[in-house]
Amino acid sequence: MAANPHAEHLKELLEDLNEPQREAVTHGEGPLLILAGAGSGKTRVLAHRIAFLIYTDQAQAGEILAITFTNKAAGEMRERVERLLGHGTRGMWVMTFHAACARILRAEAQRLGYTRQFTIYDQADARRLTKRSADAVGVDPKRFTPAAIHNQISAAKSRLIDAASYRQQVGSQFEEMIADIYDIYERDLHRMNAMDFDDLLFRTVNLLELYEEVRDRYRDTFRHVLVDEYQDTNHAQYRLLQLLVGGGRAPLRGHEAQPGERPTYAGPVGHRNLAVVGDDAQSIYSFRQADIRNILDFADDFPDARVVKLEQNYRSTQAILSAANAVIANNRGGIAKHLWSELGEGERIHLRVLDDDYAEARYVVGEIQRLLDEGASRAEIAVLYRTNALSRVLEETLTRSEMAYQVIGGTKFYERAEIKDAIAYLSLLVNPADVVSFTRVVNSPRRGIGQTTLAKVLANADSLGITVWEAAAQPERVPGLGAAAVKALGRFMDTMVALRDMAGVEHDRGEPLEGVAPDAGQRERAHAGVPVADLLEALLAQTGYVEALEAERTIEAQGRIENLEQLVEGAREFDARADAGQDTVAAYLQEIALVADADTRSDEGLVTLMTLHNAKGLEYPVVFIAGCEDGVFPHSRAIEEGGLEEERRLFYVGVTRAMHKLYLTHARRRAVFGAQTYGMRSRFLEEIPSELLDEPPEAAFRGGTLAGAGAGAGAGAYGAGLAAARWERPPGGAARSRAPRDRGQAGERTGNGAAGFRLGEDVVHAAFGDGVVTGIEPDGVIVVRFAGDGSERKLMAEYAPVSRR
DNA sequence: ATCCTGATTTTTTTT
DNA sequence: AAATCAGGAT
Repeated sequence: MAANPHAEHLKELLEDLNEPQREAVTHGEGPLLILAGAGSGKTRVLAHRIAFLIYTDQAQAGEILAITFTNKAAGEMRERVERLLGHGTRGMWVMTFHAACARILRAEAQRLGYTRQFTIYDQADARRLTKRSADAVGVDPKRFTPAAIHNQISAAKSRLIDAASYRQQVGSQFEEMIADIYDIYERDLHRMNAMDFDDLLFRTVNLLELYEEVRDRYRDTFRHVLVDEYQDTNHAQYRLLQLLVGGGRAPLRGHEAQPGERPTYAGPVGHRNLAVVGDDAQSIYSFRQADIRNILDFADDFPDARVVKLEQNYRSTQAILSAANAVIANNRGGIAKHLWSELGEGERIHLRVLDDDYAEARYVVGEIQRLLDEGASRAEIAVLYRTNALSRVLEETLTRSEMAYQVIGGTKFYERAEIKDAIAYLSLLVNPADVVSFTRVVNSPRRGIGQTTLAKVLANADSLGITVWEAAAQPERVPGLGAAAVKALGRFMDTMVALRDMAGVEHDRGEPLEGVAPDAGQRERAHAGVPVADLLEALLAQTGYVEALEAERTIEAQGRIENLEQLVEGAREFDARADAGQDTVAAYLQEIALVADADTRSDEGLVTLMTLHNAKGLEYPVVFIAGCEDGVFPHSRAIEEGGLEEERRLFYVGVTRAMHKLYLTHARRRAVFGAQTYGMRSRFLEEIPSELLDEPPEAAFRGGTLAGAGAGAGAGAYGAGLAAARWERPPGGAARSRAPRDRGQAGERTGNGAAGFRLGEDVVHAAFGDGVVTGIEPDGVIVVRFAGDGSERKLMAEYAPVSRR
């Protein structure tokens, strides 16, 4: 090592690591398990380890596969490594499991009977397809929702149980039904040349099991494999890693090999250079089939594995750590860790009870305001909650007090209808068998192709074994279609063909069905690839999509057009960084399919709101956890279904996000599904030793604390705000006396002139921001156009959180 | 085929 | 409270 030209760098690299960290970083070949407590610097260790491997010539950049849990984490990891190396990381694979699999499958898809343009279906698409399959089986959609059914199928797939194996082990009528649907679902997916998220993993495993030379190639390519958040890997991911590094074990714990099941590769032939990092106490994704045993049993899988424990925490004060330790101690099992910190005791944890969800939000916002006045910055503050639904009231309150915030996760840009439509068009151009996309766009905008026509086309395609595209391209051949339908379809397909030619996409001939085509498709498709942005623009124009929106002449439609412009803009950025000659459209589609947290900008100067799950891996000087009530957190379903330990781990994750200040709040009364519910404080609060808590006697707190806080305008809007609108309106009548729906009253209000709003008046809405009244309708409804997103909405003046500005 | 209205559902958490 | 869905009217 002394002769290493990077000796200086190396020294520097190892300098400020503690002993176990250094041991993990400098571990040479062979399996390595890093048990990293919260805040113990695991990401840092991973990044340093990668840099170490390169500096010591144990690996080239292109020989490293580093798996992270989210795209965001991947980006950060790459950045860190680049900073350590002082140069780029060309050729290094730093990405999620799903992205890595998609990349491998693009190159090898032909072997599995797919074309390389296969479509990736997101959750919503997959559910749609599930619904179709369930309908085909004749399932009562009332009793079994597509979501529930798809969950079953997804669970099976992530345990590498295919439709045939599933059928062999059915043990109930319900499972038999699922087996029927699973069959059809799989058949259709394959016919459509599409994969769902689970397939990306499952098919990659298939590929590596089926083709030794492929497996060897990737095994040679990736000399070192590193995995972050190992405690949240599922069985398919576990298996994939075994295949990539060699080594391994029985197919699935507690799952007996079925007759006909593929033999498991078990030879200790690979390099076994697998380094995993995780914390069993932070395993919070079992609902996604994550199997905590993967980390618990790592040392059994690799008896010679080196195990390193990171227990010094560099993030939080001792008070916060003690609370976290005390809570997690209520879980049984797990690997013992003793987190400790040198940062001192710190202040106690603030625990507050509020009357209702609005009071809770006002407390949180007021406290944030106070901290800001003391010199904190918005970017240092995060508000966490169990479910996305809890963000609404917080958002309303933040908006009302004019405080800049961002929400991570939640409703995403790519889930908006107009965006999904545009994407579906692209997808159909690339993949003519994509029925889900075809169904979505064929009559959007309206062109007189309704359900009946669609059903006939689909049935025709099905019976002839051709793609929807082919069936629709010859409408006169579809039996039972009227002249109007034939004409409409003809016009639609003319447009689509023209667009496809522009895209320069060749549709692979023949069905990508059944028979695995060993070395088919090595011919390179060398079309240059039109800029995706241009294609999108052309598509939106030629299909009449934008025109139809313009014709609506509503502000809402205008907003949609703006969203589409944003999409085109994003595509243009993609084009700018896309490799020349790449199959741009397919690459673009893949990127947006896998980058769900695309709008996860962590702009400076914003208070951050997100679910506890989304907070994993992050840290903030100030953390609020709202909604600490039984039923909310722990979630009622977790209580019912015995998921308490995982909820507790989630609480542990939340607590350990905090560096200096931690606030836990709960409300006595909260609106759930619009109805008021009363909950008890979370049981997890009771698990925190009281000497760590700062909990004022209840009487000390009153709702109006906020008066006078912050900028005058903000505070003013506040006072006049929701509390008043919601609880004080019926004079003398407390909220509890209000009937849920009182139409008579609503009628009377009309006389009030929609609660006093006038046309053209400037108003502010708690969630949507500034707007102007563009219409007054009977029954107290006002129409407001909002400046923020350009939308126009109808609001109940009485109930909506809207007031004059 | 499309539009409207009332009923029903939604809330875990995400690649 | 908001979104989706089904059924019925046009």
